[in-house]
Amino acid sequence: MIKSIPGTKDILPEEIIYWKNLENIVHQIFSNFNYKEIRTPIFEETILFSRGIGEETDIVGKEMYTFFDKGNTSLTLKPEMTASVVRSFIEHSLGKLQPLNKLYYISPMFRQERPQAGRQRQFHQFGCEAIGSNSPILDGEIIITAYRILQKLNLKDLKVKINSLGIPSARESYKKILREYLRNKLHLLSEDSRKRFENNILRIFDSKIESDIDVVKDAPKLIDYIDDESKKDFEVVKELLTNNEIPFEIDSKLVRGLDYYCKTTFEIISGKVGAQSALCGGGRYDLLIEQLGGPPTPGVGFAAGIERILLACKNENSTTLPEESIDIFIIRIDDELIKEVFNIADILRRGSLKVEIDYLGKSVKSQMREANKLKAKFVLLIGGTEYKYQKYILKVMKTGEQIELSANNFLELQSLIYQKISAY
RNA sequence: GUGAGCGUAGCUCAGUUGGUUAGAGUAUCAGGUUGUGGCCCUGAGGGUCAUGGGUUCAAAUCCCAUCGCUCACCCCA
Repeated sequence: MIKSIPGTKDILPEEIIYWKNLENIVHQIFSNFNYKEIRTPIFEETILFSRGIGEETDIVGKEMYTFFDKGNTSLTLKPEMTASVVRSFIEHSLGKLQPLNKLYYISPMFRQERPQAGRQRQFHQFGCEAIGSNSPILDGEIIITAYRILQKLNLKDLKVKINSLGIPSARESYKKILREYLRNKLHLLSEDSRKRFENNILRIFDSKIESDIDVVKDAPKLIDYIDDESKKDFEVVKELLTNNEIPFEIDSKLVRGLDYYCKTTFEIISGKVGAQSALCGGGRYDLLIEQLGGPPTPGVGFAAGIERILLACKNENSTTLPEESIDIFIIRIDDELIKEVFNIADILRRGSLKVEIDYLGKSVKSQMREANKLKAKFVLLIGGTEYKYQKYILKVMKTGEQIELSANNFLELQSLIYQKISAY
């Protein structure tokens, strides 16, 4: 049996309703905040991501789906969206059309990792990028949009964590301070963290190893060493969240993995999705656009994992969607009438009713059972003898009541049916 | 890349110290008196017991290998 690639999943009809529900909410909330949807290709030149996300990151270092096309260009399936949006922003000079572009997206992403709960190789994110303003109001706004979406999905077990990384120069001087602090404690750290000491010292804070956590517990905090502007902006973000009733906590250990972040970073986690608890993460990236060859332009954005969110919804039992049903099931008593049945169905369907018929030549009993299973609101019965005299029976499934209709043609039948069913 | 656990019907799972033709629930299909649903009843189809090898008179059951899946680590959404 040919199976789907590990880490990829089919989204079957019974789950699609939950996806659509989420997508509708995403479109709605972003529309409320006047964000415009953007769609970019599923693959890009590899250099976009290696330059944008950072050569040293795990995403670029070991997780990208990279291949060569026939022109021998290195291409990569997008592992995240920010670099693509920024590329598009630069390519189409969006910054010249208007100073601020508020963009959002829903899209598949690809990372080659070992799958586990809440982690796939093809997964889906929605998110936004607000490009063109350094106002911390936007930092707050995107956190609020994310939170409102999760709220609308009825998720309860949520935690918003925020931090500020400061501007790069402030962060660099903090790194020195941290390095000094840890230097004589190196022997207490795990092997991985000793590696991080060399490569990316901030990530020691991410460690889940108890001895590591112990070592950094009393280390100097980044938040105490950031520049004044970042501090001021951070205060604005906090105030905005408080004013708009978003509960949050400051997590000085929150260091996002991608190179381009500065100032505000945030994450929303759920206690209901297993080990991969981050539903959503993002922050500010004021240097990225210039770094990718665009005009110096500040930006801020986030990405949210749809599979993780749906998993949280499922585990919290937060979503109750209306049962699917159909309007009319047309039953034929004589199998010969299939063409007439199809014809009537078509007329009703053109009138926007959801109509189903039998294609398998089932008995009347079986057709009734099928109608019941599909939760048909009405059944239209077409019999051999009555049909000759243009008589039809409309059955109201809920009550069992049967109404006899008499019509000279299908159009007349249609209007009769509309009359009758609108009464219910 | 590392570690652990699990593979029996479409799905969820029983299957005794190894012992006849591998079961249940659910789902599917059909029937339950002329042409009418739900509840109920009856019946049917559906299995290379993941695959390959080994031990044994005898293997779903014990052993080995392979494959697949799941969870966790790393990292991230």
